[in-house]
Amino acid sequence: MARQAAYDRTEVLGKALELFWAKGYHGTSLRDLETALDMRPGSIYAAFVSKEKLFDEALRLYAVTSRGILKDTLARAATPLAGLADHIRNLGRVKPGTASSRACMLVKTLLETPDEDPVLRRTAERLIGDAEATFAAVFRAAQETGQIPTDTDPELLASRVQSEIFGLRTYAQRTDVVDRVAALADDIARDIERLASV
Amino acid sequence: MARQAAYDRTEVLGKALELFWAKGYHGTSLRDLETALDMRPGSIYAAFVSKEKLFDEALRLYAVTSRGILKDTLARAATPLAGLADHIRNLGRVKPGTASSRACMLVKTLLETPDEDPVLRRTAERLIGDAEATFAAVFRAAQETGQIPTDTDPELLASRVQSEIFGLRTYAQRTDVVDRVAALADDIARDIERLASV
DNA sequence: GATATATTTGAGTGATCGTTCAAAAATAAG
DNA sequence: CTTATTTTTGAACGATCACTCAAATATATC
Repeated sequence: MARQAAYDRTEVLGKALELFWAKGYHGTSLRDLETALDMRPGSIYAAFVSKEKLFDEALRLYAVTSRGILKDTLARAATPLAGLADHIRNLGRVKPGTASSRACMLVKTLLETPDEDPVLRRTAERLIGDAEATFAAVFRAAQETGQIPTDTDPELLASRVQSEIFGLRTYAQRTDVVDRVAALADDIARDIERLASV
Repeated sequence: MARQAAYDRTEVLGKALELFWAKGYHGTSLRDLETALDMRPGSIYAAFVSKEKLFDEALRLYAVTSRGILKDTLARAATPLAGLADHIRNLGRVKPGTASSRACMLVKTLLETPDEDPVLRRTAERLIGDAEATFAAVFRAAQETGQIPTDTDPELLASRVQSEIFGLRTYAQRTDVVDRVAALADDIARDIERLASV
């Protein structure tokens, strides 16, 4: 006994994400969103409450998707370390003009958001922390399989990888650096592989 | 035969830089600037033409200052590689709530700016390129003094260091990671020192 | 087909955006 | 002191901002 929404929520969120990712939170206006989502202001607000909440939800979608990509690569790899190295080499395969040439959306949000922001900054920091925890788990797995020494610190290794990825993907947002990014990714991947105790 | 301006241009630019760095280009309004600079709109526009040009000039001031800090550290160090390592350890000495806990302003601008932006993005990319050229020069100097092998690629090493710094400083913008940042910086610095051929 | 419920529309809200400009104020030179 | 030149002021501009809401529209259920 009611009308059903004309849109698929995840699909709409994907479009919002694309726009926010490209133009940033402040750089994206509601008029931009109306066009990209093909929705009128009333519908957008009925569905997502506010621009901020819409961004927040899009950011979470981004994190879920990114985590999925990492997990897939890890699952396909022979060892945890090899999976991580593969993941980084994949990040180095940049196609100009596509999402692959854009810095991490979490980083963009971290940098665009004031320290005190009670919503977007908190979400971004939490999701970044989640990602780092995943990396730490990978290194712990590598310890358990004897791939790396047990006297290494999985948390420190995780923050190092996190930082390397921050740098790599930020570097990738520069124009005309495609080859450089691939070489950089390979460099980083090799360093990770070298962690393996022979 | 005229009135003289009541402000010191560089001082004013420093205040604008501080604000833009903290809040971003889009996140900073002219009313914010009027307060921070203690100038009325007419004076601001007479002096800097537009918000965009003011940001552009503040960004250049940032780059000059940053380069100065790097050069100073390099000049004080025993070798090029040691200077670079010192510089990175300095970047790791983060004081929460101060500029040291903020990501690189050039990176922030790179990420906030659309690919096609004809002014701010271009300036940011050019200044980033300049920084990388400085790093390359350091590695070339290290080669000439025999500190690192001549079969290494100074440009590739420079982009790696650039990327590491991007990552480190972005990481430092997270809250409650002070110790982690210092450990991370030390890690990176040690890797650079390890490049030295015995 | 009538009813109840949910969604969509789009004109309109007040606030704030970056920017302008004529008038007022200040000062160096004669 | 007068004059010429420059800077500063701050009210006001049109445009755009995020957002609201009453009316129109659509549909599941009976």
